[in-house]
Amino acid sequence: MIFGFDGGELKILLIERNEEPFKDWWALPGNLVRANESLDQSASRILNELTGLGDIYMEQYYTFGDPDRHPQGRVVSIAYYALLRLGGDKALKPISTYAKQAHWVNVKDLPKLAFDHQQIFDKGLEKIKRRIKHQPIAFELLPEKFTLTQLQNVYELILGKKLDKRNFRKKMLSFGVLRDLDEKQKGVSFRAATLYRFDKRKYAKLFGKEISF
Amino acid sequence: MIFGFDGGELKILLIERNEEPFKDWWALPGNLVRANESLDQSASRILNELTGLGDIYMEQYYTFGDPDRHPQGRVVSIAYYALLRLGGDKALKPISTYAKQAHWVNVKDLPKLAFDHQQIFDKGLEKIKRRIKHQPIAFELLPEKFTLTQLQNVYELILGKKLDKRNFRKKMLSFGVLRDLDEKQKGVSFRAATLYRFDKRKYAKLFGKEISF
DNA sequence: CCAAAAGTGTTCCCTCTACACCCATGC
DNA sequence: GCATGGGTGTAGAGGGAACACTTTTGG
Repeated sequence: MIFGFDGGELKILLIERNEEPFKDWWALPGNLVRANESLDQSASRILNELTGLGDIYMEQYYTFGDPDRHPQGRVVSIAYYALLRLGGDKALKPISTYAKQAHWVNVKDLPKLAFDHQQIFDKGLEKIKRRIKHQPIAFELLPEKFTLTQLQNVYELILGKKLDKRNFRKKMLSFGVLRDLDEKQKGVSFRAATLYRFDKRKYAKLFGKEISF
Repeated sequence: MIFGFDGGELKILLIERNEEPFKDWWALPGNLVRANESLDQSASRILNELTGLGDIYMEQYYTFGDPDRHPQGRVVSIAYYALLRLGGDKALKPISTYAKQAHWVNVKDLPKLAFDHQQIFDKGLEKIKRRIKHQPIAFELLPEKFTLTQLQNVYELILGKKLDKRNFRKKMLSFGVLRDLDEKQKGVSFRAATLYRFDKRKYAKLFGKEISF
């Protein structure tokens, strides 16, 4: 389950199936594990094949294996989610034989999904919601330099609710993991916002303590 | 990974292997998924075969599948944890051919474990720690009627730290999910404690809200 | 009467929440 | 000059943490 954020909307990568069962349906991308790779490696490889990207934040979140989830017999799916920034227009190649095309779809406009993929999506989103409160995964969705409003936007989209601007800023800055870049946004037709960068060093020190973003 | 609480110590069920590889080593119990059962069903069945018990709280927590975790080729293990109360002396039958015997072992005295089972244990315990703070899983380890001290004990053993008695009681009672049974502990050589029961109805109402035990 | 655990309140501090207005910029 | 989002402070309430003594019971 691959999430992308383009600065405005939260999207997920879906493929259109080219094979029975569920031919022409939309589905979450996935593939088989190869003989000599770990599960994490496999997930990274599959992501790379789809997007061309490497070094992306991923996390295994649940394994689905009901005997009747695939009409042709048991398929065990080990689900991962990945978070990445959509820089402008990443071309997505429709790869493998079983997919016609791949598309970024707004998570608010999900079509009907093949198999039990709706359930897999729901469970993943729930896990991400939980995690974003305690770990700095939001930064994985943002470019290196970002504004506080963009950061808040990510939180609001994932949590599915509005947050108070002043409280959000106060809290975020209080963790001391954001570095003010003394630099402003450009090309906007209103007051330019300050750009920040996530400081991994400082976060590492903080780590271990339970924090609540 | 099967946790049991006997009123005093937190224990885990280990088997002594009777087969290579890792013959005579201790290991977490496990078995193969059958053709027509779901993963959850499979976990329940395996638990039942080991302990004779049914209707036990279980939860899938992670899937391990490194190609070299088993010397004879890739084995994918879908790990679950189970929580149950040890009533006195449940006889544990050494079952299946690959185990000589099964024993309840204090989690503080874990022996060296076969394969990557130490890692599987660590990850599971970590998940339980996280979960016990937000969901009432501690009750699964206790008998129906229990004292607040016993409940606190479970929390302390799982979290691995001492808690303040007054604060703990205040908080627990404030959730309103414990019913005072107007009944006292018996057979103790000191002041008898009040017995409580977990009230699932009230918990169900509370559910959905994030709570922090 | 001694040992062992049960039971009980208050204070302080910190964090969360709610809330509204002026500022800078581009067009 | 207007529209758009950027940026800022404070007061009140609630929750978490620290802390010690009296009570009950069995032996």
